[in-house]
Amino acid sequence: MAPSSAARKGVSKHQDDLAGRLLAWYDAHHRELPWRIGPAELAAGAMPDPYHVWLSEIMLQQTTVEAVKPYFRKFLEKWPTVADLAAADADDVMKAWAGLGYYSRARNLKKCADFVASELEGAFPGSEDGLRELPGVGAYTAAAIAAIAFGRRASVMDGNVERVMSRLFEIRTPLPSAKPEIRALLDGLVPEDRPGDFAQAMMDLGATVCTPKRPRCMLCPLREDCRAIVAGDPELLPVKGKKIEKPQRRGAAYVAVRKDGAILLRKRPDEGLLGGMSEVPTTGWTARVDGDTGVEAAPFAADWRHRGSVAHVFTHFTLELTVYRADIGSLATPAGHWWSPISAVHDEALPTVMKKAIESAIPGATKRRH
DNA sequence: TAAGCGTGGAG
DNA sequence: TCTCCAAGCTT
Repeated sequence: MAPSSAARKGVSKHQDDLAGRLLAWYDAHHRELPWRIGPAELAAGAMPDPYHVWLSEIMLQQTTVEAVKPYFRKFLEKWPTVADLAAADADDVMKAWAGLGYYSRARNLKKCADFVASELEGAFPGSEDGLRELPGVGAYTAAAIAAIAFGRRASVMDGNVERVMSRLFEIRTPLPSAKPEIRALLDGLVPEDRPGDFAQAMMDLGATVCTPKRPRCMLCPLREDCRAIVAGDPELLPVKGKKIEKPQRRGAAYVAVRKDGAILLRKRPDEGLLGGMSEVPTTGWTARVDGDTGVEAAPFAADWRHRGSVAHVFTHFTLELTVYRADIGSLATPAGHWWSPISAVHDEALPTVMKKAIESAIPGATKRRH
């Protein structure tokens, strides 16, 4: 048997009980997820594939479990190993990621796969420090992979954990200032045994019981220890910083349609908003600058017709895109552009805002064709 | 440290 | 409709 974590210096019996109660709850109430090895299988000696853990953790950054599931399955089907992903074409990876958002994750995913395959013989580092060096892997993700995939004792602190901890210890310091305080307390809770299950238990608890709104405190295995319950206002924790009002930006999108139904596309620069993704020609709307919204700003002369507008919300601004369509008889393909056959549009690396614009001009165009 | 970076679901 | 926010990272 592994020594009790209570034997660790400075760890009280009470804290050890707390981890034990959480793990017991996890054994009975954990979520079953495509990338997860459940506690029973883990106890029986099964080990997660680090590639699966890494892929899921990158996808789950600021993204809901339900949104990730189909993408995770698709990626594993297309690229079963990190070597397969390294061998893949970068544009194909962007296409497969399209719709999931935060596209720098996809670019870093490919960089990371290339590095692991070429420099590390396909084996992910097992230590937090080693993992932290990988592109797209920050403090949270390094700790999560170390704990979940390699059984290392690591303090895994994400939004769920911040919420659970701030309530458990009634921390009223606003986030993100409270992070060092939360981390210090978390360090004292992580057990020597089952650190991966402990991390996932904290996150499951935050996702299903200790929720942002209307927490189900009656179901919580830690309710006896929770200082926020005593204080009477768990729902008001954690305290968060001020929110900034989103500016409204405007621009125009131009959907050129060839006689055979093909659509004119181009690729966005690798850096910045929607970096590396494809788009229909647009005015130069960015995070800071409004674009033109009229037909006079079209990329080339054609019979442009106004087809409506689409609204889209980004992280830090909202966009209203005026959509024009022109049916093209004859046109020299502009440099850096290509005609995407109507049957292929579904599989292009089109972010959601671009699919909306295309749908506005050509209803059904971005749906799968047979 | 703060800003930039997507999308969709819940309440 | 609107606000919040979900397994954060990079610069």
